[in-house]
Amino acid sequence: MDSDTSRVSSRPSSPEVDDIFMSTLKKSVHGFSGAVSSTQSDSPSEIPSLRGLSASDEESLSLRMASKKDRKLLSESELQSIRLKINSRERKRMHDLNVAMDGLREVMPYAHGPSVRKLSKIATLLLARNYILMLSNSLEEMKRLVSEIYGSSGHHGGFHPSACGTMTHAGPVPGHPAASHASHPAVHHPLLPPAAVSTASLSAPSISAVTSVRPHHGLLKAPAAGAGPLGSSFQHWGVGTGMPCPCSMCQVPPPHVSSMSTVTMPRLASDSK
DNA sequence: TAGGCCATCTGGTCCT
DNA sequence: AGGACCAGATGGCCTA
Repeated sequence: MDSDTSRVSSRPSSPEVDDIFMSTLKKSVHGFSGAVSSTQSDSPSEIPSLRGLSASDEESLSLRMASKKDRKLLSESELQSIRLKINSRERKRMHDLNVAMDGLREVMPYAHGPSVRKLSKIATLLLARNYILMLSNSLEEMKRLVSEIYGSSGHHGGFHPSACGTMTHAGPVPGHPAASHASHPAVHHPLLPPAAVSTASLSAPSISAVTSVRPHHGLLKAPAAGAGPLGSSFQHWGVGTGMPCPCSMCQVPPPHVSSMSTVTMPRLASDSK
């Protein structure tokens, strides 16, 4: 048997090696504890005690823990290989999940860079949700404006598309988050649920989820302190004019769209304190 | 040192 | 039967 130190080390560069220890040890432990509950009982204090087991003891324990099917096989090495196989699949699954999560982070309107800590998984999901809601809201508002402009005998109704740049309201191309980092993010507040923005109070709990997501981890190292990762202004700016956009989207906060309450992210909200 | 986040293992359940 | 998915447990790393 090897020492415990090799087993204790976490996130090994080559997990497969550790699997051999883990599978062997935990298998015995699980077998010993039986299927009493779903919780594992392989506390650190228990594992060493099993190290003294003889080969025959271990085998008998393995037999007890083996599934109905495994009992037919009875082979320690076979059980181990199966366990390794399952572990490997699970690792791959989680790895794929993380890859997808990274892909999601890349398209999020969030400052990417070496000095910015990577969004946590939960923050990424919450941010993505808000972003989607915001884009949906913007799209709806845009549709409304279009119908308002072109549906009322050509009257602009006080709007100046030239200043706004009609297409500038289309928002950033989802695949190009960098665009949203520019002076014209084209998003009112990509990090906030539209409703939260509509209140314009920033008192919505959601604000904490986006502007203060793990602030203690240095997410907000950008100069735009207090304004969220995107910068100090989420208002539209007239292309080429340098003037604030006069459009209704910038003047009148978008209505509807259920807000994300604190309930959906209690920890993040409380984290913002 | 505590708390947050994460990777990994593992057993159970569901689906094909 | 095998694989995917899920949730609980565990332990390491990092930051305030």
